[in-house]
Amino acid sequence: MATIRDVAKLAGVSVATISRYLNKSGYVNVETEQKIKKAIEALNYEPNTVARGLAGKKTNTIALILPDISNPFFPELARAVEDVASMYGYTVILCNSDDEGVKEKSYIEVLKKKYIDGIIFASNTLDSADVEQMAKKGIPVVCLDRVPPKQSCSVVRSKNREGAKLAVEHLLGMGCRKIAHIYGPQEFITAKERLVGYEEAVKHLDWYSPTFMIQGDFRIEGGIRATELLMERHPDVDAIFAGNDLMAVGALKALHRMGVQVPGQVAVCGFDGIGMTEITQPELTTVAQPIYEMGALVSRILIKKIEGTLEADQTYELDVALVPRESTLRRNGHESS
Amino acid sequence: MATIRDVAKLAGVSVATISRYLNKSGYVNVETEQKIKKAIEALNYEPNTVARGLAGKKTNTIALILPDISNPFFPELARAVEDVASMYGYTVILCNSDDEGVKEKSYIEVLKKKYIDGIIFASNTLDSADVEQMAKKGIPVVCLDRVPPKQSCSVVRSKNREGAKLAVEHLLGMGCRKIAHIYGPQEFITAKERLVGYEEAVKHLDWYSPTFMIQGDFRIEGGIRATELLMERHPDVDAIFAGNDLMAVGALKALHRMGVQVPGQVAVCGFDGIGMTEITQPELTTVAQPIYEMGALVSRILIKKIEGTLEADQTYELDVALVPRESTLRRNGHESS
DNA sequence: ATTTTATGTGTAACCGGTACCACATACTTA
DNA sequence: TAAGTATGTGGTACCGGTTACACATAAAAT
Repeated sequence: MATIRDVAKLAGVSVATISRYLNKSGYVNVETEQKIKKAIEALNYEPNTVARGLAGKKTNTIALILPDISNPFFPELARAVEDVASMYGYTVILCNSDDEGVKEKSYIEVLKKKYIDGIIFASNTLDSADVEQMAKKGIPVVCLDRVPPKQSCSVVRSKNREGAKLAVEHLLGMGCRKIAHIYGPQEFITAKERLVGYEEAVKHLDWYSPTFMIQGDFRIEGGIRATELLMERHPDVDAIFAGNDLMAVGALKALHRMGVQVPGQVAVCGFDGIGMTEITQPELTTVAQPIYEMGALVSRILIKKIEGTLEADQTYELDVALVPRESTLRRNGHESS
Repeated sequence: MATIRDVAKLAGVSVATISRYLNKSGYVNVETEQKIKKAIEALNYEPNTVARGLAGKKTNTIALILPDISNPFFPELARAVEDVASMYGYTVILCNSDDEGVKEKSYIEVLKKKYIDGIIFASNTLDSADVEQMAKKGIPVVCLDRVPPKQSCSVVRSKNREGAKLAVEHLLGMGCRKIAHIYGPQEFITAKERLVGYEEAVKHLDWYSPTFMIQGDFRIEGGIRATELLMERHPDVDAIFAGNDLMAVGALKALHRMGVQVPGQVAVCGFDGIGMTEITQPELTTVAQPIYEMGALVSRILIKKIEGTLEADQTYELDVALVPRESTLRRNGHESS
């Protein structure tokens, strides 16, 4: 591998000039430029990223910290992040935090020492204080799905409350009368907001009772258990709105095992819009988040922040969309468009 | 951030001694050691990874190049890779190649300039010549699912041919008489081997005809189309063995649309063992690859290779296991254990 | 005619580590 | 007793870039 000094020697100029040429900083004569171009060509020279990183404290690398890439929500997000990162010449480091603060912190330490340019948090553990600290140390951070931590970083999220209402309205529109909700762990903002949205949408209805809300764990297994409990408690429910798609899948499984017809007896609606919803039987109605767009946006924001072209930190709330499918299709249903 | 020189000054020794202490290379007096420890503590010193990378050409970073992280096969693999990497103090860079040679090559260029320590290829585009070249340039490479490229790198794969036979035998054991196969793109070794396995297992049977083999694209859509074609061509098939789970899911969907009972009229078996197979209705029988283990192994091998503790390049063929589920359950079936 | 300003280039310090080599002691060993 | 070896430490050149600063010249402004 040729170095900048080799190029300088061959081109008959100093390394400073080469550097100036490479970074288009400062003046370089057109003729000199030609000589340099030729030398670079001849030596097949490629600037060394690590040396650049050391000298400039910029590595063109960002980190994506998420709970678990094998959770079906994240691959698409990661793909989006990587797509726009690579488009802008950045490389992505993948970190699985399992939502454990310790792991998250240890990753952050490692990443700082690597002169990472910025971090995307799609993990729920980090508290505002941590984010604050990062911000203070000059590491650009962008978060996904969390309340703005005192506006020290940008946040991308989607309209969970509205989404939950959309779901309930859709179910009502399809003729459902008693709609239960399986909510996710309340330490997750998303779960909380969806629960609030559900409550707001149903609390004024005559059948409403808090017993229609039941806790899940955002996973299939939790959806199954919650559904079993729910059906025992309220054999009369005719719709289940799950706080995420995995739990909705669980509901589907549980209902199937119980011999309950979906959507005939009970309609099921999920939230997230992961690919799985298209392969269940029946296909799952869901409130889809624009997952890819969220990833792309969060990545773009981070890069802007890194490159100093971001005006101000902001919270972006993306629209969700109800995707009606078989699991909520009721023969007597009339979609209220 | 304190530097090694700050520590040296505070401890009253030279940077060389600090470096020796940090890397446990060369002698350091016990008392000196204590002084250094104290100084490091006091300054909260952490060696800078980038500087180390530049000086030592070792960055403790590996790259994982795969076709697409949003393809459900890869998240679990990526998780495994990252798990063992982080266990050994390595960081993982994620690259989506879309199986396009150009992208792959461009990633490799970027990665080389970053002094990446090694690469895991789970992508199918790279030819032996490329791998050879990498090997020559001293970049450790380990591949997934490909024929050993002239043994210039280690390869981890699973027993595709055996797996296909397992599938066919299982289907026969369940009483199926006419088993079709939807095979994947033949540029993928895995697809080819599974096809061969299928052929070997059925060619001696009286009903056998090449028309029972039909091409898919390793995706759901292709599975659907292939199944439609197949059922038109052979309305008498009673089992479909798909070259991967996604196509099996497609088959399930297509059959469901046609009103064909699964497993009643047609049994369906997939290959891979991705999570999706557990949420279809009926749940999908599949030949499961040990995906996590493959990722963990490939990662461990790469790290060994990087650290020079790998004796020799080798091909590891992992066992696959038939996971019988509803989609192949036939009332008159008698599992041949 | 003189001062600015724009253009063009080189020297060398610096980023923060690693590691080779020299040098100094204190023990062994021949 | 001289040579050899294990222990301990420091100086400093490197890794391969960036960039502040000094300096030179030509064109423009006063």
